[in-house]
Amino acid sequence: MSNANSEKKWNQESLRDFSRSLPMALLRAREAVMERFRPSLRTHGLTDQQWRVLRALYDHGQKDLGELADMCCLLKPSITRIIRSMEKRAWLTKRADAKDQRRTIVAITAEGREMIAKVGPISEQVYKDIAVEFSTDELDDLYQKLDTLVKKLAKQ
Amino acid sequence: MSNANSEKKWNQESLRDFSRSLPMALLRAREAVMERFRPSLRTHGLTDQQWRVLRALYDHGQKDLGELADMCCLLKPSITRIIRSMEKRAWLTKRADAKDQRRTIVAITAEGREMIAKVGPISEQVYKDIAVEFSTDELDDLYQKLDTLVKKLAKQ
DNA sequence: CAATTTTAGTTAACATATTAAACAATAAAT
DNA sequence: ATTTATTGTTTAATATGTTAACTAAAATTG
Repeated sequence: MSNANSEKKWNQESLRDFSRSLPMALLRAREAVMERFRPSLRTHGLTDQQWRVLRALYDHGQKDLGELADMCCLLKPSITRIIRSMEKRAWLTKRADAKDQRRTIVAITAEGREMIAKVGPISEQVYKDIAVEFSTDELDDLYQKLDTLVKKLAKQ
Repeated sequence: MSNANSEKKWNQESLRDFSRSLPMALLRAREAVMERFRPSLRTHGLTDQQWRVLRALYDHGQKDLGELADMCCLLKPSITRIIRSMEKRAWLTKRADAKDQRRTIVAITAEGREMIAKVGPISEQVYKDIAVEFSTDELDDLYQKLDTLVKKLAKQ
């Protein structure tokens, strides 16, 4: 029984059960997944966000801050601070774009790639563990549905 | 063309493309969805987290802090502050559990229910908008898959 | 070409996330 | 019954999330 509230109103225009909240369902799923990945990140001194930035740069080599923020689901003020701390640890370098002085271009370093080389294999092992219970096919199907949702929401 | 990095290593134990990261796919989807819900929350002076707490209490009437934190995917230190700020705004009340003095029990107030009454219908309209592009059936299927994922990950 | 608008990034201020440590109340163990 | 361990919550410190205001460079406009 998800209704211990005697004054709850059930008129049609009210509100669905919290358990049927789409943002909540996505958050719960993400937290359940991240629970598997976080230990190795923390062991290596990485926050979730730093790992996202490192991976995006690993795939793309270099990017400007705006694109990087979009790819990593980070806001500009956040990425400013994150990049600053990652530069201090020599995982990446910063420079102004020669063609557009407003832009800051960030590139991964050898040290940054070393972190990927250390954590990446552990991360892939976690995917293998997950695939024991939740098959690769089911996973692919989930990716596809999430992707469709994002595309349809972005349209309007 | 997701590899502009000439030094990227492609050995099997390395790392999948960032675009195939499950945490990232879930985060992107959540952000795309929240983009639709946030405007009305902000208009009413609510943060995402405060809205989660309010909805959980609306469904369950009252809960102790620990359960509430679990239900809302919030950590204890976060919920401590969130509850404090929400109590100041009279959306809920706090009291010690008579049977176990360690526990804090939180209950929604009439003012809290008023917020639900104001924002709830807007929120339901957003679901209707989403259902135009992403059908209710597709949504149900997604809920089911996310639920299965969480259950299977929680098992071990 | 000068004034205006737009864009990319930063800073500031406050809210939340995260980890570790402290604290108090309860339960469990001699 | 006192000690010990456990549990629920809070505090502290640092990182990130969020909004608004600000700076500088680029694009636009008249």
